[in-house]
Amino acid sequence: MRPSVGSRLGSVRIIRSSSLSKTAETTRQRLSPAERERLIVDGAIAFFAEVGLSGQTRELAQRLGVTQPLIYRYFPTKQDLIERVHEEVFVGRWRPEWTTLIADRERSLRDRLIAFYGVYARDVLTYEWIRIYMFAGLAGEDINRRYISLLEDQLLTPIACEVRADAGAPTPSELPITGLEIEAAWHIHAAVFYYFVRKHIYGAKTEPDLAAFIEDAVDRTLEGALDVTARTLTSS
Amino acid sequence: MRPSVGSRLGSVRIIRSSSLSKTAETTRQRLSPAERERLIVDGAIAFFAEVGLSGQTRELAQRLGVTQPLIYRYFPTKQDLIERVHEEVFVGRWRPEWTTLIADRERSLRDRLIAFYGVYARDVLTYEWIRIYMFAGLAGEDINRRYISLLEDQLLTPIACEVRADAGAPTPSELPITGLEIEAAWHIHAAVFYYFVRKHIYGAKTEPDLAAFIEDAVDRTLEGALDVTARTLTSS
DNA sequence: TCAGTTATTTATCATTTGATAAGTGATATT
DNA sequence: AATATCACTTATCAAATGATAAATAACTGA
Repeated sequence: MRPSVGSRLGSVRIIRSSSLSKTAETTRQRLSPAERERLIVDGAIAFFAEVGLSGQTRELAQRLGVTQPLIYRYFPTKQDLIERVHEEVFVGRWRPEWTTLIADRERSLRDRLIAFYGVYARDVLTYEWIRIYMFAGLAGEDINRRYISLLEDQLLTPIACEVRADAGAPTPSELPITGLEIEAAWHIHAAVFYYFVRKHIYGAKTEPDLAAFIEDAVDRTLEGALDVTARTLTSS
Repeated sequence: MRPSVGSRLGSVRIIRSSSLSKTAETTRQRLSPAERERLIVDGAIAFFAEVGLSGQTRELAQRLGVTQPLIYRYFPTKQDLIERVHEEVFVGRWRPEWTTLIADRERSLRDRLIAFYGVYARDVLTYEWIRIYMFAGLAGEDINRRYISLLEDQLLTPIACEVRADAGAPTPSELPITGLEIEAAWHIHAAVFYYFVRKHIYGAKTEPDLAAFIEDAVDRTLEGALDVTARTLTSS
């Protein structure tokens, strides 16, 4: 429709008016494949997080300051690029030592949960992660179900065990962890997760003091969970 | 690509093989505009909830068993149809009497919250609502922020007031409700909301006993919130 | 039963969009 | 300085997709 803004005169590219300071880029940028791939992947993460997986390759290319076919030199199809984005965003963000942290009875459970959710919020629940995660869920990808399995195994079940121990309830080997106890562990998780949904997906104002929010959320859940667990599972 | 499944012979439409029992519909269905519009809107709600707002009008038409241009007789543009879907799904689901229910001190706060979330889960947090709500949020629509304002005014602030009263803390007129107290009210909301996100967006297994889940969630939040409120705000 | 109205369909247009092929020029090597 | 390599661009295709115009057939009223 409108003529391409970044028009060309010979090999002189007039940079889009959106890049404020720079006036004109005189030559085409020729980078090493590794560098260019890095730029494309990073740009794709930011782009797809913002507009969703149905975002167009032309618009992505424009944001990257390259032409659209160049993307296809690095990724044969758009789907390949999306899969790479998923890999980059989801694989390896979970740290196995977090499971160890939860089980560390040297510290109070309250301390452990506050420490964990502080780090988890900072390292996992970023703008890119939470949006791409939600887009993937709505698209029916199995990433989310797999991630939930990981959480239940590595985080929620361990938390439920610690709550049991703190409440003086039977050990999991005596009485298996119930679905409702997993839901109790989800309760603290949901609070933190939903805080970032409101912030990064709805663009709503949230409590600015994240640390205070996490502390309160842990306190509320923990006291509540201990009470409920003690009431329903303790014989005394 | 593949030839249209619902092929035509004169005016005889062979019904898609997906409709199991009926074998063939011999004539074109001519409905009153009101009826047809109803069918289109309902179909669009189900369709866009499933595939998102970028779903194609041709596929919607196919699911409706009509041709794609017919949709344009009822809605001038796809955007108009989407806006109608938003209206139908979001407008009027909130019941003003819910605010009254929360403030009804004839009943225990626990009872009120359990009753409210039972109804809210049934009437609001449906498959269609929660998915279209999330799609809208990701698309940057302001529906979500407006809905959050509604919730904070009509639900969360009233809940925070009731928690104050139960905890024996100062009244809101003596000491305004703080951001962290609103977050405490979000805490129970987040638990129920996230339960349905897991169910309807991730397609994950959730605790089958919804009533028990809500009861436990209310108990945990309430006991926790009362403790935290009492500790931070009560002078005694 | 015939004619008029209009709900619905067929045919088609104009963009958009993922993808490809051919050409261009920046850099490295000799 | 000439040459080869290959990162990058221009030009373009084919299918998908929102939208429109004209034709068709189901219902209504006389």
